[in-house]
Amino acid sequence: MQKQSAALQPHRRLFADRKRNPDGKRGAVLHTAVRMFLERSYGRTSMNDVAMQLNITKPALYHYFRNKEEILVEIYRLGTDLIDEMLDSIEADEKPGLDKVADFIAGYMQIITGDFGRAVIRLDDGELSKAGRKLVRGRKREIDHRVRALIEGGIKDGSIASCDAKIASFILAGSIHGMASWYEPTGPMELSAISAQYVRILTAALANGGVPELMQPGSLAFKSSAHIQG
Amino acid sequence: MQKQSAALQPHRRLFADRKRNPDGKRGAVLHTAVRMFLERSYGRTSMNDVAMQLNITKPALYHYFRNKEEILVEIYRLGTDLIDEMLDSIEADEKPGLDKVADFIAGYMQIITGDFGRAVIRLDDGELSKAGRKLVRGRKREIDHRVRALIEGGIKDGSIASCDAKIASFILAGSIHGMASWYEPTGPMELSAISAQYVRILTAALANGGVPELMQPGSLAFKSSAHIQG
DNA sequence: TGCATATCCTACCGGTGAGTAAGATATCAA
DNA sequence: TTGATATCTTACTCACCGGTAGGATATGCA
Repeated sequence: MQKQSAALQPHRRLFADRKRNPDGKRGAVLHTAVRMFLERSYGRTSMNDVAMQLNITKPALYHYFRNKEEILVEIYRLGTDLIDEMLDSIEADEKPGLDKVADFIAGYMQIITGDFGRAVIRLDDGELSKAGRKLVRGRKREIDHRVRALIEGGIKDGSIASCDAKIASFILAGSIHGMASWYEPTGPMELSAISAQYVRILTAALANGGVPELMQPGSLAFKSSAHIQG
Repeated sequence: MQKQSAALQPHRRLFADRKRNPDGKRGAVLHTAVRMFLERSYGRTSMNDVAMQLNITKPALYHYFRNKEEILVEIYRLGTDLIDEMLDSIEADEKPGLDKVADFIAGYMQIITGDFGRAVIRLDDGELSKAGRKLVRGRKREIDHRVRALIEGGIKDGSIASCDAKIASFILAGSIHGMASWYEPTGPMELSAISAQYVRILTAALANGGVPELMQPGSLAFKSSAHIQG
């Protein structure tokens, strides 16, 4: 019944004996948990599920983590660290804003196709306690601000067309986040190919020059469906 | 403690007496439930919560719905109906593909800022049974295909630059879906203003003419962080 | 070799949530 | 007025989940 992901086997084997290896085993729990959280969601994955996947019992988990939330927070921490590092490296570069944005798109997609990066996007931080939520949302907000700053830099140096940087960053992040839901490493399309398309289309959206006139949304009068949209 | 949304009051009042009104009351349950599901998630909203919000008891809910899932499926159905209607109307139009896409962006944003439209995007269909999931995902997939066809039409008629329509539709949908998470009707920005920005930036992304050369993602060698991305 | 401690288990608690049993009462059409 | 039925309640079942009590056993350093 239980799907046995091949990638999870090595972590399972780590718990085969009682060799002392606190850090390694803690990491194995994290890797296993993030996979299961992504597949079944945090809420629908019980501590028992995680333990069984690792061939141990639930109380053994509590030897490595104080509670379930600590696992989730740690996952968020690792994921946001990856994004932070990438942004550090991009910000340190000396190039036009639009090129930095292009680098960001490619780098962000790379991170988000990994387990911990994807977790930052996909897992529901509403499951966290008030404290945990505050921490995680703070880190997310910081990332968002840095992306926005990237775009603002591009507008200043003229490589990006004048626009609302907040909106532009939402469009940028939103379209990439979407990919975290449908992308599968085993799928037919190479990540690099997808990435190239994203970079091309999204930089076209922001690039200065060739910006069309403000388009009219058209005169479509959508049926109100008032009985629903109350 | 419990936040008492003003918009939920009328539904509460519907249950003040025992006047016979099966359809109206059923609708009131749906409106209340979708609001609560959006705020706290489906999984963290109990049938008791919904009942209390309506000033009735849990078993009374089972007079209107067979189980919790039926409520969620019904919400999805209403939401996808709205999107389907909009697509019907756009497809019936006679205009270039790019203009249809512009109409779609504006119309989709309008729908998605409403409760049932937002529910289609935000609620986790992983909470559904296999049957329910199949139904809901089928409708979502159909919508996705129609959006893709819109873009393909634009490529054929020359208004949209040649690109992978699948990728383009993901970018389109993804960026708009993102808005469903952060947009608030009471926020500082008018929906029409946000919508205009989205239309402008996203049509620029797709429009034929002024398409820049294929951009290089840059030579950024992202630190592997292999200990995490295992 | 001994001892601190890392590792892991069985058995349990308190709480919660979906859903039901069984029946009381109100409404409204005939 | 009356009876079918819509409406709604109290009291309950059953399963699961996060977390703990308390102890057993293995490991590896001194």
